[in-house]
Amino acid sequence: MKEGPDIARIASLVGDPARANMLTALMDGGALTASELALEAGVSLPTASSHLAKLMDGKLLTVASQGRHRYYALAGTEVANMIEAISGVAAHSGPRRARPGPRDKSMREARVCYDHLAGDHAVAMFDRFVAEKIIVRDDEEIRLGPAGQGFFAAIGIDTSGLGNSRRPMCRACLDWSVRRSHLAGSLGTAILDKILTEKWARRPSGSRVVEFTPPGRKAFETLFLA
Amino acid sequence: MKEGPDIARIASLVGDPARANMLTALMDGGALTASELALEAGVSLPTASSHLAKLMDGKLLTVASQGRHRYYALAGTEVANMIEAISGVAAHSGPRRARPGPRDKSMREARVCYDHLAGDHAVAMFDRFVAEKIIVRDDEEIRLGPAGQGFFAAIGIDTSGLGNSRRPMCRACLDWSVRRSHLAGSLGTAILDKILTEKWARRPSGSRVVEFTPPGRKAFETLFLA
DNA sequence: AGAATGCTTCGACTACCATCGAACCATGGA
DNA sequence: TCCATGGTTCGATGGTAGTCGAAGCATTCT
Repeated sequence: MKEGPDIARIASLVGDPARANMLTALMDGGALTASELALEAGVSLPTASSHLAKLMDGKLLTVASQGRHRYYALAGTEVANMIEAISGVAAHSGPRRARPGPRDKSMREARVCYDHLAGDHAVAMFDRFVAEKIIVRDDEEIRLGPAGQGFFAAIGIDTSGLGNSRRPMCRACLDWSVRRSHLAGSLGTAILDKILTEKWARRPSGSRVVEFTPPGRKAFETLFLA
Repeated sequence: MKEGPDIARIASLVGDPARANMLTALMDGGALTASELALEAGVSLPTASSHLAKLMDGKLLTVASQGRHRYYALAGTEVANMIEAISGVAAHSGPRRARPGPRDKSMREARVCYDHLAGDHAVAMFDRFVAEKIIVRDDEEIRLGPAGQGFFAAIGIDTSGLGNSRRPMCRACLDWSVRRSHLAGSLGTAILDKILTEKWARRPSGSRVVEFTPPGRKAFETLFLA
């Protein structure tokens, strides 16, 4: 009667509604903070924290501390595969409700990641910065490249003023919709500020979405993606 | 926040130790009575009955009344597949039982996964099929490869007769002991049937273990692993 | 340094559910 | 018809786990 791995332990972790909501929210391979997951699960922050600790204990999640945020993500494809298998059974058991929601799409395109831009646009911008040696990756660290200071000065961002704090100017941040890096740090913040003060985009309140205006998108593309 | 199928409901069904024991006891594809399952799960008959009702309600089990006995069995391959997936995660997370007892060892070598072969032998066979292009992986789907039809015809398995149902002929199933795929689907079932009808192996009753006879192992190896 | 934000820990409360004994149905055999 | 056996239902009990408010760390921004 006791044979094989302890499947009840794992299944009961997934078996709580709050935890199940958290896990499904992470099924896109992205990483979310504890607060975001609390909101997603519809529970208070303490409750969410308790659940997250349990999921960590069961090795279903990994966590990455970035500043005062803690980004939780699925521990691996095997976990995702399991959730998928459970969903398959659940779809047969109960009525599934479908809701495509336009919100997801615009989230992937451009959104705020705490204090900088994330999503497709941000990743594309980062790639171009690296290609043009505006910034350079050096091992795990990234720095302003030879072409950097001039480039940002030309668009009104004074990079010399960004380096004096203890906060790093450039930092790589993992994007959850695309699974690649984008630019964080004080320079990332400065760029987002630029986008918003120039009114190239606006932020619908209560959401992370960044909505570009048509001319704003054009300006952004010629400036950062040309 | 509530979207998609109700995965928590299904997972919580598996999340109870008694129910989990029942389900694993049925993983060999057989059918057991309520009393047998009560014994297997280590609970009283009333308790077992209550659990069985819940599993039925969740459509994880089917029941067949024969006389005054009621035979319970897994509802289908999808349920078996889910249990395997959970086992895979649990094997990495769990307290890794101290030493892999003798029973575990033969389980890892060859066992039944609902209706097809699993374990080291099955994974090795799958690898060889892929190497020889007997089957091909295409994205996430797998299909019969160019060398497939001829190969199976030569050993007395008519693949043309396997594709007409709604059930896929080839499906990858993740092995929990090894971390790799093995072959499921109606072709997987046909191969297991072949092994058993040829008496290359026998199945000790009340267990998922598949015990190869010495000549049977040799036949299996020359045929499938050569 | 001080304030603010993100997150975790602690303690108390509550609700749910697994559990079993006893009684209750159903089938099969004398 | 009367028992015997396999299962289910009922009622009461107990343990466990989810829940949140308040307080405690940690980090960052001013």
